[in-house]
Amino acid sequence: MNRLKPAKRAAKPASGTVSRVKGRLSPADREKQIVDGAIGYFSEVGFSGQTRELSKRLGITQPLLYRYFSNKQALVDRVYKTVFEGRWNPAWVALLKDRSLPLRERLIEFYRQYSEATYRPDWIRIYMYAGLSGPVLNQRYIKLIRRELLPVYCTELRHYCGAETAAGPVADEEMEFVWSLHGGLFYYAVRHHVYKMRMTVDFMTKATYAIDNFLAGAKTTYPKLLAAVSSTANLPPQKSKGARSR
Amino acid sequence: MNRLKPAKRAAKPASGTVSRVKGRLSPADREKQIVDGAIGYFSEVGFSGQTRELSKRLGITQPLLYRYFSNKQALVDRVYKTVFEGRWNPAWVALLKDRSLPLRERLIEFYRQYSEATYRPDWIRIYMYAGLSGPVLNQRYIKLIRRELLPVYCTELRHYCGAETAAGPVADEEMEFVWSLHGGLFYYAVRHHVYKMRMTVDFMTKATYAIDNFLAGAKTTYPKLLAAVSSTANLPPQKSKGARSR
DNA sequence: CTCGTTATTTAGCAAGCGATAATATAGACT
DNA sequence: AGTCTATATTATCGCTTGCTAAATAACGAG
Repeated sequence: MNRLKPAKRAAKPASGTVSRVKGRLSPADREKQIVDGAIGYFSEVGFSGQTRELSKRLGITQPLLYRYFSNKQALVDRVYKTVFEGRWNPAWVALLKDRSLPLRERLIEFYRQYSEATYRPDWIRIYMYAGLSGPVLNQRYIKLIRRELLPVYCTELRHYCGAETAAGPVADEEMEFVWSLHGGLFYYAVRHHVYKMRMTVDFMTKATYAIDNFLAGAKTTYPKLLAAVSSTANLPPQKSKGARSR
Repeated sequence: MNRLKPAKRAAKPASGTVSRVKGRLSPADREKQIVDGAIGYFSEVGFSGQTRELSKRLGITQPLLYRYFSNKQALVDRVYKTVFEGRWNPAWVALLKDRSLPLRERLIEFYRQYSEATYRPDWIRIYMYAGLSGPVLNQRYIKLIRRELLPVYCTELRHYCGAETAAGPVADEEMEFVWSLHGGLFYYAVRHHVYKMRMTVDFMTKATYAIDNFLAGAKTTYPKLLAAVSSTANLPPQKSKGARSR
């Protein structure tokens, strides 16, 4: 019924008995158990979920939570940190840069790995809950993407389209162009894990078509975008030109 | 105190703006004021927002809410209904079907109108809050899109690609293909209104590039997809083939 | 002006929820 | 075993929150 971890204490191999773990846990194990449980619980009901209900799911009493986290917000912050900082893989940048593979194959492999890491119920739902309750964390994550991923993405796209003569810095319009693909795939995960739609086409099949379509179109569309951007880019130093959408 | 003829009840002289009227209101006006205020309030803080805070924003006392709505859930349901059922335009289907315009122009015009109606802070945020607290409403809305919009979308896309020989019913893969464009544009609104990102490229500029890229790619990709679908469609009656993505 | 209707407010309950202090007990060490 | 320390539980406080009943006051009709 209750499946608590065997929980060897601190740095001890302990004895072989595994079942029956009703007793005390080491602080490290208990803390991990609480965080893991909180990720599952809050991803389901949101961060307005109650500490009493969480503790019930964990099989512990509610005040015990406060021995490991000074208050509810501290636990919530820990959940954020664990989810958002624990699943980013720096190797993705290198993968996208690796020109020994065709760009198509790189993108397919990237989205295979990226979706495996982040297009999961807990990640997606906590990400949306976080965004709705305050934009700071999501902005930070998006800036990570914008800093690490998108410039590489765009540079490789320029190369793919034979448009390497383009000016150095990647323009906002280029990154927004790439967001169309990325957002379209992300939204698949939203429909799946937030709206809980039954998906009739599996993700990688969809992603492959989307990537193929994106690249096929980009061969002609991306150079046009680059031309349009470069023709208006160096006119006025005012970069507040095409600002808000509404 | 202020006006001589305050607002006759029932008959409704339509006092125009409802904002902050001090005296008694007719039930119809008060109810509208509450619903409008609730849309604004709940779209900001979510449906766990308190009725006391809402009433404070409305300039009324909290128990008054319960004269117009039997409980909080009834008010929430009313907010859902007002937002989701009040901004759908059946003319969009006709617009997409209108072959006197090039498909590109139809799509641009469609997204101009669609984004104007739904890519707004209250709509987007309430839509996400709704999805996280229970998928029923979002599933209903998505089924509306899937029933009304996507088949037309796909039919026009077949025509555009010169692939009208394709079998009658639109396949799931085709609709998922279109979702990539649609979701990519929707996610722009999520970044803007949920994550509150400062958007440096305005929506219609982005949408135009996305549509151009989508159509340019579709000329070659969509026929391939149709071929792949038709080759596997009539093999087994089991349609649970490419099911869940994970 | 008077009076009846009803929109609105005042006062308050009961359950829910985050958080704390006091108490109990499991488990390691001698 | 006996003891000591830290883990875990019991009991409870104070505030919040959805909701209700009774009192008040604004408006319209006669």
